[in-house]
Amino acid sequence: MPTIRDVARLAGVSVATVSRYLNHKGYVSRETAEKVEAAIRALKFEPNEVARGLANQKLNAIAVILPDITNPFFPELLKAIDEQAERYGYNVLVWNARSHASKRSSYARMIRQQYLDGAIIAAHDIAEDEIARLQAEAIPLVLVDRPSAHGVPQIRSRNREGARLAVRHLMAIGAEKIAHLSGPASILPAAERRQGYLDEVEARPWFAPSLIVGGELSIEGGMAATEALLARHPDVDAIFAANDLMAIGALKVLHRRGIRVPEDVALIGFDDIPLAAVVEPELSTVRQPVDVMGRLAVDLLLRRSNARPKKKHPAAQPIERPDDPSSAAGPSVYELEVTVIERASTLRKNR
Amino acid sequence: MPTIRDVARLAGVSVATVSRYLNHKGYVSRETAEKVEAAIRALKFEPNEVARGLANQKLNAIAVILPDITNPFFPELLKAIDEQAERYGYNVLVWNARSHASKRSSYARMIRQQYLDGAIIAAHDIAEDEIARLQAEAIPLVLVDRPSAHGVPQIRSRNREGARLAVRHLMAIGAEKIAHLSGPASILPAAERRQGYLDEVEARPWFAPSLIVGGELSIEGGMAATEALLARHPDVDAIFAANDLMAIGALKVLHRRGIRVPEDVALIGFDDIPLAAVVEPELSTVRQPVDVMGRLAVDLLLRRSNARPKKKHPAAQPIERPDDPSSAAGPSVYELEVTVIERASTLRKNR
DNA sequence: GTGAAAGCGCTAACAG
DNA sequence: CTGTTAGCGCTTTCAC
Repeated sequence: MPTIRDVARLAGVSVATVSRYLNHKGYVSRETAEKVEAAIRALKFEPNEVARGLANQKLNAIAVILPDITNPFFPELLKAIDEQAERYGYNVLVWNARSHASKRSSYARMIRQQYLDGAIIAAHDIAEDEIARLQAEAIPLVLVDRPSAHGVPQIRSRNREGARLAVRHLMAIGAEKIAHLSGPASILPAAERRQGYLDEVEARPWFAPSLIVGGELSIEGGMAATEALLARHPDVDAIFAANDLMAIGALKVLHRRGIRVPEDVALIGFDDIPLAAVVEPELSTVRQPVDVMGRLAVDLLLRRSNARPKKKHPAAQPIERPDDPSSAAGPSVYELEVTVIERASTLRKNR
Repeated sequence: MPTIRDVARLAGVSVATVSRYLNHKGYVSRETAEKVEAAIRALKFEPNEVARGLANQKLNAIAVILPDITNPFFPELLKAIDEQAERYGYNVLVWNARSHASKRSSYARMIRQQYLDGAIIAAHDIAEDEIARLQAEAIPLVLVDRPSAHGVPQIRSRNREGARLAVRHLMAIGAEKIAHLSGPASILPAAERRQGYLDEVEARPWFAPSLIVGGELSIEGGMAATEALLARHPDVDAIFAANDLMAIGALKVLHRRGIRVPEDVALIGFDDIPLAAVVEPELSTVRQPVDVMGRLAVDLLLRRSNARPKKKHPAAQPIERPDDPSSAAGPSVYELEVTVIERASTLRKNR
């Protein structure tokens, strides 16, 4: 493996010159640039990222901390993050919140030890104090879909508004008794969606608190919640689930019971994971712009850590601006728009 | 950030001694060990991984190259790999085959530049010559579910045998005309599954080559293939799909056409992705032991690169032995057993 | 047992 | 514009 030293020797210049050439820093005459170029090609020189990392105290890599990679929402997010990081020439380390954390050592420690540029945290199961510590150590951070007390930049969807849209959509197609399968109150997006549901239905004559049934944000959670719901309210004619996985669980239970969707019960979820378009009937849902969320997360993170997109890839699309680029420092919470996706599970059944 | 130097100074010893202590190499007297320990604690010293990487010419990290993280099979695999890597104290870099490759630079180059310990390749869309190059440069490699000419260690399932099991299962429940939705011939597992299907049905009186319909290994591919199949053979009573995604596509089309599963057409897939248990009816399938595949991949890779599980985690489960631990060097192909999972889509319909 | 010193490969003042 | 040189933080001979 040739080093910068070999290149310098062959080109008849100093290592400093080669380094300058490599990093487009400082001046290098046309003439010497060519000699260096030739030497690099001749030796098939490849700059060593680890050595650069040591010298620069940064490795051009970020960590992404996810709660559960097998939940279909996260691979989508990860993909978007990865593609954007790639544009900046950054590497992405994927950490599973549950297996890593506490176990090996704290995230802060791992990030420092490896000279990472920061972390994108999408895990709701990371304790607030762990975040506080990262924040305290001035480690660049961006939170996706999870809140934090300290002004850490956050990216999220308009969950409350989305929930309202979903409920209104159900009403628009004629639903007259709408239930909600809600996620754990400790998970902010779930709480917001629940609130959005309440905003729309609380004043209705048919509303009863027991129309809200809690459960895990998973298929199993949705199944259990639906069972409970049907026991209490066999006459619901529409369900708004806190996320698509729960909605799919509901679908399964309804199906088993011989309850037709959407004829007997209309159903809508939240997220628009790929699965939503796969189940039968296809699931209506509230779409989160996961690709935008991923891109934005990377942009915010790397902007904070002073990175710039590499000039090396002129083909790369221009980096999309965040929703609100007005203030230079940037707001600390980015709320992204959501949209209702109408599919078969809410095909209008009246009229 | 305190360095090893600070620790040495505080402990009144040399950096060499601290280093020895840290790595359990060479002798350190009980006495000095304690002084060093105290200093480390006092300073909250954390060894810098990048500096170690430079000095050791290795960073204790591996790359995992996947074709498409949004295909549900891969997050499962990634999870298993990640958990095992964690046990060794290794980091995992996730690379998307399509976005990275050729674009930035070759994998070989990226791996060398970053002092990675090797790569697990699960991407069928990486050209053979790219693998040859990695191999030529002596970069430790393990292939999952994809073949290679040069004796690179490979992990795969008994695809052919699994296909035979699937077909036999269909026959056992009374199927009398079984079709196959096959994946691209260029993807080895797909070709093997197709061959397994042929093994079982070729000699049957009802068999016709047109019962095999090719397509992409995706939901859309399965849908298209099923349409084509039904046009040619409206009377099939069972379908074996090359993977679960295709089977789910088939399910959708059958559903739309009002063809009941399993009453009119029985259906079985391959892989056992989580989705299989979610669709309605639940999908029978041939299960690949994805968790074993992931663990084994890491074991093989790190064994090759001379790593040992960290002693730091006595709690970690013992590393599972590969199927065939007989030869020290290890065979180059590990074929894992598969099993038929019977679910509703092949509930016996005769009798 | 322990320390001095020479790297690992690259960056960044600071002279010239 | 270019070269010298001192690091970045840790590992590893090789003496003592």
